[in-house]
Amino acid sequence: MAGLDSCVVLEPDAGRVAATRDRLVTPDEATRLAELFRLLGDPTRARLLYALLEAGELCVCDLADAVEVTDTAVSHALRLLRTAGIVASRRAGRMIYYRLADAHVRMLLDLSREHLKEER
Amino acid sequence: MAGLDSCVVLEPDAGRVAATRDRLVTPDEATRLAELFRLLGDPTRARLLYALLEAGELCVCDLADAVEVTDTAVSHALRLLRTAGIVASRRAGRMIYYRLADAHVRMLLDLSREHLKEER
DNA sequence: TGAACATATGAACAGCTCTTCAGATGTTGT
DNA sequence: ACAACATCTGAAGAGCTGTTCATATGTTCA
Repeated sequence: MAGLDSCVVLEPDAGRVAATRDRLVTPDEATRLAELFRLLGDPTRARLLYALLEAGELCVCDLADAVEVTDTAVSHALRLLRTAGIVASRRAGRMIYYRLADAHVRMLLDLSREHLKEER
Repeated sequence: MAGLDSCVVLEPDAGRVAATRDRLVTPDEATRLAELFRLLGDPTRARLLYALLEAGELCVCDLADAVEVTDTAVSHALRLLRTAGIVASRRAGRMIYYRLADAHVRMLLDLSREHLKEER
């Protein structure tokens, strides 16, 4: 597993350097990633997201029903997720419909389920 | 007793039922998934995990250096991650080497980086 | 065995987070 | 314009979390 350690004395190789820079996770990036995970790491928000993963699109009141918390709590939770670009919303009359923002979020939610299955 | 009402009229379709059960995320499962994400959702722990993703295997003191926190803080953080099955450890003399527990964790960390890149 | 080292553990405190409550904003139908 | 509805917002308190300090455990080498 010590793959990168071997390049010590060689002249610069643009391709390799770019690949390395691409692979390296800066402290700043890791912190932003933590922020992403932190938002998924709350039972209410996670249940909201998995409800959206299944249903595709739901309004606040349907989400509140599905997750069994108050409208207000759902609204607060969705604001955090929306601000972070994890969900997107669309107004239709007085309802506002929420959906997962992009394919990466869907993949993330799917993949993590796999992890849980393997663990047990 | 209201839970079974929907399967009253139709004959069972084993394939469809299995597929649906497989896709559905129970409240309990969502909560356990939240727990997983919560553990990734701390700057220190995230940086530890990405350090391990890059290096493969590191001892506590190297991790403390890499992430710039005290040995004690690292130890506390690693205990949480180890208990949750996110990292695994191996003793070698007085050092203890930590690594990511499985391929799913690695994929999860990789995939989330992709999400961050797209967002910007 | 004893000293030095690497890591683990427990208690405690500061800071953050989630929920709730009260009230505000925006929308529809009459 | 008004009432009913759906959602949002701000403030505040209870509870949780991460770090630190002090101490314990386990390992190596002399």
